[in-house]
Amino acid sequence: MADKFEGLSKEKRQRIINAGFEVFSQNDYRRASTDEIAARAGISKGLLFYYFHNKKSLYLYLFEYLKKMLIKLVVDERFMEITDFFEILEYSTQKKMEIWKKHPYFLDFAMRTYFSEKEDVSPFLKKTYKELEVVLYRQCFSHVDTYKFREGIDPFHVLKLLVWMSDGYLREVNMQGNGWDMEEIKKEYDGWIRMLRREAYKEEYWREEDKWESSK
Amino acid sequence: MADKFEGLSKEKRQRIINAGFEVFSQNDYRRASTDEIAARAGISKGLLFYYFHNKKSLYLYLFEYLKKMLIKLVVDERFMEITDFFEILEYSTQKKMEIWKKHPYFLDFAMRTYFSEKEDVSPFLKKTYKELEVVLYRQCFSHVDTYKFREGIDPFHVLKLLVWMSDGYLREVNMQGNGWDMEEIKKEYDGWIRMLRREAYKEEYWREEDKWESSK
DNA sequence: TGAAGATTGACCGACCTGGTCAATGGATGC
DNA sequence: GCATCCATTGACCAGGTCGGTCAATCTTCA
Repeated sequence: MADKFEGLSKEKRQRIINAGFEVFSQNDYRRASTDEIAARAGISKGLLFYYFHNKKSLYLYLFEYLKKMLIKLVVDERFMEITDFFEILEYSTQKKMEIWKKHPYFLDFAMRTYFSEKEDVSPFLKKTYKELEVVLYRQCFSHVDTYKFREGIDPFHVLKLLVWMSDGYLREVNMQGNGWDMEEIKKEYDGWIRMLRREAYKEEYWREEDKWESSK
Repeated sequence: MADKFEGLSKEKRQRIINAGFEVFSQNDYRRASTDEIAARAGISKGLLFYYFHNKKSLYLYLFEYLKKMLIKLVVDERFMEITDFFEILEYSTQKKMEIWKKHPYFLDFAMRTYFSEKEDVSPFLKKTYKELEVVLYRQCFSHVDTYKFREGIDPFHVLKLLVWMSDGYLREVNMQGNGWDMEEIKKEYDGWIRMLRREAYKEEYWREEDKWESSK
């Protein structure tokens, strides 16, 4: 399909892809203009259509790209080895952050695809997401050490809080730009995670530093 | 200005206002179309321009409306009386939620106005926000009981976590539609807040039920 | 020098935009 | 029945933007 496009230099390909993600992440499909994409990529509109025959195929290309990247970057072999609940979360938050740094518009784009309706392109997206969800959630948390949790603590609830927190955390990091006190925010976040771990786990599964810190 | 508009029935006025917030919250100013607003309000475009002479004044009307509502709904007399940090947060989260329920597009609209750039309407917004921020933050947290916090705990950090959490929480609630297990999510959220309170406050300022729960 | 591919941007017709306005409807008072 | 007044409509306008095209140029390299 986009064979011409694949032959490009990595840098140029990346520029175009980023421009696409940027514009499609900020407007819905209908209102995201190819003019703008071409401009932000620093190429002429003609060239954009030389690579992708039309808007729709450009969009679907980006969507496929996103899908591949997410699976490749998040669910790697290391990921599947981790059995500790908090380590999985920590690992995936870190991964998520790397992705965000490298592709700032990925997550917004993904959100928009997820909630798109009545667009030329929506039905295809809906179907794909159903499949993806299963892979990313069910399978990943199937081999978690649930015995470490205290009685009465539901890992699913803990997960939800962590998702809330990491969303907010990531947004904060993202706002600061390439931030001056990024390190501090990270430390802060880690502190809260340690607290949560102490709260949710039986004492024998706390980390060494947590025990020390808590008994001061 | 919009004197004709003020004479309308409450129901109709509300319909138009909601339509405006909806469309302006989903697209940036330039791309939000008056056609769509009129359609969603169930009136003709001509009538919309009969009430508001042009797009800009409609937009600014909505912005003023938002401002008044926020101040009226969030910063009431009760709010100013609270001195306990967690109570203030609880109160404002609850208020925020009420607003969200009543005006589902308020917050998105507000976010968009806050980040709008290079629009016909942006400079005015920027200025207004500077003023508003002072009122909503500085003044509100100036009379907080800081003595309740443990040594080494920075209330500002706690605040940040709470904002992260409540953002995620609110989004979750919002997603569920008029939700079936809204109550459960609320309970969950409250549980986490209690935990955080135990973590941040000196023991003598915990609530009764927290002490009991924690010493089980 | 020339052939092939990469790249441009002016250009097209279709559609959408904010905004207008003559025409209609319905209420009210006479 | 008629006249007045205002709310309301939607066809219409001129200007702009859209996805998409294409003849003309620029690059590359043999």
